Amino acid sequence: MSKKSSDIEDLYMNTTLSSNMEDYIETIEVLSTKNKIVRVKDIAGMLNIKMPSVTAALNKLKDMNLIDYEKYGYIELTEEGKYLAQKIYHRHTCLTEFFQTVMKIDSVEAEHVACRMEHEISAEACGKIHRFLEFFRGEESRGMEWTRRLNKCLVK
Amino acid sequence: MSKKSSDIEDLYMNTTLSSNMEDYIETIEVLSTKNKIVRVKDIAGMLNIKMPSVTAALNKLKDMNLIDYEKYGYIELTEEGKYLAQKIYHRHTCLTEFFQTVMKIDSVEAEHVACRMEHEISAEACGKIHRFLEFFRGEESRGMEWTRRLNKCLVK
DNA sequence: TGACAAAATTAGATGAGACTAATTAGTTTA
DNA sequence: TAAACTAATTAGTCTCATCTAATTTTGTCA
Repeated sequence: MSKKSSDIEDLYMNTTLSSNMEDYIETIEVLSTKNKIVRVKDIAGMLNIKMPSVTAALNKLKDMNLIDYEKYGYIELTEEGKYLAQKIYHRHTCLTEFFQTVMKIDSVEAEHVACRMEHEISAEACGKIHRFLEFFRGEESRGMEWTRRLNKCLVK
Repeated sequence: MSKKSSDIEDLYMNTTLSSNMEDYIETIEVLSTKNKIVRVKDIAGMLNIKMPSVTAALNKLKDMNLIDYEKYGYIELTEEGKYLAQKIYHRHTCLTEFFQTVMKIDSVEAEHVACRMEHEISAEACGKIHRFLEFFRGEESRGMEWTRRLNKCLVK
């Protein structure tokens, strides 16, 4: 089952983390670029769960060396954690844009679908979606007629 | 083949079942069209789990009135169960075909991705994918040039 | 600086969903 | 038809991810 993985596919390579742990990592990444200080409360808020669940998860992530974290202290991704977070976030972005740009699904729903898919989709599939998206953007920017017909068909 | 969008989206409407229960229902449906008699052993084999897990699930599905089932007896979907199974299976088929036909992902992997996505994707998204697939097939059968360019871009 | 509110943690419980080991029910077959 | 095999179920355990309630720590401000 050895796949020769292109750069694109490597970017979307699956990790061994559970969807849950991936969500935590991704959330920490997003919050840390937005807020500078990452709070348990904010992670809980963003994931719609309670703080004790976050504490439990943080301890696991620490054991996996994906975050630096001390009781009542700062929460920060390690290098490895940051690497994984970015992979996941790339998948997320790729999927969201695909659903918006190509499938003409509104941004809220696109986000929603991407959130649930990003942990399930394979590296290969995500790589192809990436290429499709690039292709489509090129065609659309060159005003290719079929993109207009597709749009009409999708938007109903 | 021309369906109103509402029909299409209804077809892919999300159920309240967990992914797991959806998998059981879908598996029972597939086995019952293939084998006539559905066995605990076969469900377990298809889902790659052990028989006791299946027994537990069957009892839950029975409580939800999705299957008729007696200890050591036959396993059959109820009308409601069959209805749900078909919805899920339609999502499955739609996704599989999309990944194969449009994304040019090989059938094994397409199946794999669809399996994991079918429980997560929304009715709207699946409806759009359905329409996209129809559109693409039409274009390809009419020998539209862009479909060939896309193919080259995806298959590389 | 000391009291209080907000944030975080611990302790303990719950619910899915899976497992192994042991048991029971059905089915062949000699 | 009794022995032996196969299929299915029960009983009990495990992990993951969540929760509430209670407690501890931190930070703020009068």
